[in-house]
Amino acid sequence: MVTPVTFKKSAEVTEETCREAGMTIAELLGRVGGKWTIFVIIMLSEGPRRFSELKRDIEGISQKVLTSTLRDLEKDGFVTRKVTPSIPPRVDYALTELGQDLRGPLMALSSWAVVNRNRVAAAREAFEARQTEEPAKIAYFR
Amino acid sequence: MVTPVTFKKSAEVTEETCREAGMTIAELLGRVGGKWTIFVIIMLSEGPRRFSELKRDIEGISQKVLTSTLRDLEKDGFVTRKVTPSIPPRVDYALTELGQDLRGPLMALSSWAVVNRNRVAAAREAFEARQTEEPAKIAYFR
DNA sequence: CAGCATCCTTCACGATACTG
DNA sequence: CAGTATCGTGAAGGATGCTG
Repeated sequence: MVTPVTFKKSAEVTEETCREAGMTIAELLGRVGGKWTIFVIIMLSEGPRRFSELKRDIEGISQKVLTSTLRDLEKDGFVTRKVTPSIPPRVDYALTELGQDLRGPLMALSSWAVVNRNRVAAAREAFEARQTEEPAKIAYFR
Repeated sequence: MVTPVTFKKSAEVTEETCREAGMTIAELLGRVGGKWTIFVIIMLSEGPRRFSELKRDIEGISQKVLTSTLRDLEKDGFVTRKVTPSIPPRVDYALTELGQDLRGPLMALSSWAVVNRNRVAAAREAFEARQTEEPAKIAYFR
């Protein structure tokens, strides 16, 4: 099974459109490139979650970072924050329509990472090997 | 015109596959999320470039950062580095096949950023507005 | 429970100077 | 030209303690 993802050619990214778009792309990558952002989005892709659920299921994240990550995503309109003023309080987070829309290209990139992990790993080993040997350099002048 | 991009469902990214993939996705986003990485990839998408060309055309980047960005991309196998030991020296950078492959999902995400920039901007303004007002809070208890 | 406040460490990025 | 070396800075992330 194949999930098709399309995007308009008119939105093609070149050196030209890059200047025109200003820092838009870098901004998005900066946001999405946060250490934990992608995991939060993946979690919320499966449905709304409470703060404590996210905290528990995303192993290793601190509550401070989770809070700021969610706040940033809220600012950009990717998630909603619904407070239920009970005791104890309850806060539910969910993806907005904008957040859902982002999933397509983001998951495409994630899938690429998973599918091509071996190629990257191989490239890293090859690079390491190149650095370790370094044979013909001094010998060249003898 | 529409450029279709497809990816296998088998590479779907869920909470499960996320653990299984370890930090792969976060690693890629970390690399690609570097402040200048995307611009370097976009430049090289149009063909091989010399170091000085990249330095000149990517406004604002320092040579130190450009060097390390290119070195990182080389380590992961996204670009090649070809040295011509002339005087003055000449170094050409180009995308590898792996780097070319990455362009698809990366440009899809970039296009999304360009197309949806207004929605994000609107969301930010709405968020700001929400913070500025903050009316029903004390009044609620009177 | 869901945070905010505070302090601390690390590191990406930047500016500058020097070199084969 | 294409780097390396060094120093400085701010922002991101993390640990801990306190609170409505």
